[in-house]
This record gives sequence, C-alpha cells and structure tokens, in this order.
Amino acid sequence: MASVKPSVPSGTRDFSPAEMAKRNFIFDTIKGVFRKYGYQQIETPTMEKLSTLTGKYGDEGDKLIFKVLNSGDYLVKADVKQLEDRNSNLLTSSISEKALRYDLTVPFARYVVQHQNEITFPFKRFQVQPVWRADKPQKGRYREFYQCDADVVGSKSLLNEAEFVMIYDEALSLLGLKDFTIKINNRKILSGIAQVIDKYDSIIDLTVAIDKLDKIGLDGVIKELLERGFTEADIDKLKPVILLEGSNDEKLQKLREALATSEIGLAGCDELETVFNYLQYTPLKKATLELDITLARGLNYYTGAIFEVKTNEVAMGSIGGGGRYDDLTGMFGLKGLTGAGISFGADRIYDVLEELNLFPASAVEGTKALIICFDASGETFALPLLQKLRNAGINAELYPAGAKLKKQMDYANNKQIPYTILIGSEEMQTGLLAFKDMESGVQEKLSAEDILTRLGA
RNA sequence: GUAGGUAUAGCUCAGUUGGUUAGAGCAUCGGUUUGUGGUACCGAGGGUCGUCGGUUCGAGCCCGAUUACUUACCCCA
Repeated sequence: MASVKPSVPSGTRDFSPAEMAKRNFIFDTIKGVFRKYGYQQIETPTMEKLSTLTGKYGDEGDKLIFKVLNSGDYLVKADVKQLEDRNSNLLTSSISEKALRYDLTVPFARYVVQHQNEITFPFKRFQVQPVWRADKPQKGRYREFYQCDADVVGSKSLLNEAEFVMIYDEALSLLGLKDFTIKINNRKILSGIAQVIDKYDSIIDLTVAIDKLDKIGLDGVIKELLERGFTEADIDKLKPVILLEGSNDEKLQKLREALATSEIGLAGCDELETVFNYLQYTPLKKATLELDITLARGLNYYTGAIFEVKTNEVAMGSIGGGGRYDDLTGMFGLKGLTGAGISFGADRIYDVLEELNLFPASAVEGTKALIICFDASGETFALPLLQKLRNAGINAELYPAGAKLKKQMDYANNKQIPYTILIGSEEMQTGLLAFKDMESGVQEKLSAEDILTRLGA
C-alpha cells in the first residue's frame, strides 16, 4: 500500500502540548470570567440539521456551511433530475440533511426554543466550542476555529450591554493586555443616519462602506459610497457624522444634533447614554471605551448595541465582537425574545499574547520532577516516592524501562522538567537521593522527605 | 468566486547558462563517555526532486497540464 503523506485538511490545525497549555490558559481565563458574571456553560452538537442552519447567514454564508453526506447509499435517494442536471445546489438537499456548526449563535437560538420550558429567563449562557466554515483559508482565518460566546436572552435591559463591557475589560486584563479599546456603536444610530439622508433602504450599503473608514480612509469610503449609488449631497451630510471627534459625551451631543429629525437615531443615542451612565459606577481596569460611529460589522442581524474590541499594542484585526439582536429566536418560531451577546476571538488573542510574550510560565504546567533509575532494580524503590509526590500534587514521572542516563536526561530536558531525582544502588542503600536542579546543574543528596519539601509539597 | 506565489530528507531551505553518484542546518538514532543531561567532536539512517505529459543526447532546473499548499481581493472571526 502506498503511504500517504500525513497532513490535515487546509485551514485546520494540530495543537501541540505547548500550544494546548497556552490555549487552555486563554479558555480558562475567559470561562472563569463568564462564570463570575453568572453565565452558565452549555454545549451543542457538532452537527446540526442542515435545515436549522440554512438561510440564517445570508446567501454567502449558506455556501460556507460544511454539509455532511447522508449515511448509507445516499445516491439512491438523490433527486434523479438534479443528479442528471449536475445541479449541486439543489441536489444538496436530497443527499445531505446534516451540517457542521457554522457559529454558536444559531445553535443557541435553536437550543433556547427547543428547551424554552426548562429555561429560566433571562438566560445567561456561555459556550466555547469549535465552529467550521468552508471558506478559503488565509492568514488568521481558518476552516475550523473556536468561538467563546456569552449571550443573554430574555432581557431588554441595557445593564447587559454594560456588563459585556465589564466582561471584556476584566477578561482581557486578566490575560495580560494593557491597552485595548472596546468600540461601541448602536445599529439604531446607523439607521438614523441613513434616515437623515433619506437612504433608509440602502443602510447595508451605507454601513458596509463606512465600516471601512480606518482601512481605506475617507476618500476610499467616499469612492465606495459613490459606487453604491450615493450622491455628493448625501456624502456632504454624512461627512461630519463619520468624522466625529471628541469624548464619547461630545460625540453623543453632536450626534443628537445631527439626528434630531430621526426618532430611531435619537433612541440609539439614548441607549448609548444609558450604557455609559451605568459604566460610570464601575470603573474599567485597562480598557478604553470608545463610541465609534464607523463600527458597523458585517452581521446584519444586530438591532441595538454593536461591540468590537481591538488591541492597541499590536496590529491585529478585532479580537472580539458582539451586539444586541432582537428576535433572536423568531426564526425558530418563538417571538418576542431579545438577545445580546459577545464573542472572544481566541485564535487571534493567542497570536496577540504570543507576540507580546504575555503567556505566564504557569500556563505550561508540565512535569515538575522526573525520577531516573540507573537500572531496573530502582523501579520498585522509586514507586512509593512517585506516589508520594503525586499525592502531594506534584506532577511527577518515573522514566519507564532502564534506559541509559543520557537518554533519560535528554527526556527531562526536552520536556523542560526542572528537577530530576536519580536513584542508583548507593541511593537505595543510604536513602539519600540525588536531587538535581536541571537548569543550574546543582545536585544534592536529600532524603525523600526533604525532596518533597523542596518541591513545595 | 477573482488574481498571484510555492512544491527537493521528518522540519526549514540551498541546488550556478540544463551535464556524472542529490546538498546543508535542525531533528532522530548510535558512538567518543557502562553513575550524570544541555556544549563539543565522530558516524548512521532517511529522497521516484508533488503528479502526468512535452522539448532535449541529457531535466530537480525549460514548457504545458493537473493536484496540493499558500497570499491578497470579495466576505468574514
């Protein structure tokens, strides 16, 4: 049999022990903060019914859903006409009924509707699981990646929005970031702007264009707006709003003036002001909260607040985002439930922490002590000590089989084990073991009890 | 979907205008050293040069196709 060169599908990755330790540091920190704020963890299946997912992410999104082929002889049940026509799109529905989860929000909505009688509202849940997208991978963009979501359904209160800001602030501060900006905007303000220039129907084009301000600059935005059918007069009205400056309060003030004729726009201003007010009572640790009118985000289902988080320490896309979406569960037949949520981009946070060298040494909790025997006769002597170490909560190993010392030492070095305990005939006779600090090379004769003490037991 | 780039040892990559037997570093294994690792030295294993076809006396190198990977755009986290 020809051997196949081992590799993983593009856009997916293996994670080494060292990487997993760092990833778990991120996940554990974020989960801890979620729990602290009263969010409870759920998980949903890797696969959802295809019908649950289709139509929720727009036409582009539907194409990016990984479909799972039906079990058994799926072609028997395939639609003959579509098969002959080579019509992949239509054929899909007759050969695939399941698909990989595309995000955590839609499965969550399904969960809420399905379990509505068991849930006490407002329901605060968090979820940390991988999602899959059949996208073309590129830098910082994978076909399998993790989302860390916290959402609350069944509460219109803007306290939730304020709490999201606090969660971002606390979690990212705990991860070691020192300078990051939580950008906040409100979909209603964007609607108001579109209303004021009388282009309410073109709100998507409007937001897609101004969202790119920091990427392509004002001239680029103007060009894009012109291409999308906006007039010079529209743009003249837009400019002062897009280029707002000053403190959040000053921006709000100017916005109220600009949006005076738009009821919905003013409602958005009111909401933002309420959130800002709440946050006056809970000072932020490291985050800067910034009202950013150009923040639109691609997701069109946001109806109120919109969040995006960026680090100011390295050049990197957003490391978190979220917002409020009314009628989250409406697509599954449960009307009138509002939801709001945030998400942490764990993979990007990883890159940021790596670049800034912010992973603490404690994140890598490997073996602390390796017992090395000169020959197999030391093994039975070593076992009781090994158990004592482990009972004391010290990660410890006994090198299996009687390998040469060099090999055992190399093993300790490669695994970055800081201490070795050497056992030979002399040690077994005297009961004093060779305790070696692998970094300094210093070796001492210590009793088992002293070794336990030295290792902090 | 659009447009580029790359493909040679387990990994990272050299390889001259096309010319004998395919190169290095790292990694692995063994030895110098049978009670002591990191450093050093010596040695070994490991390749259908992505695949198929073409040009040529001769192709890792030139041409075409194909596949995989990768980068940017659209979009997204």
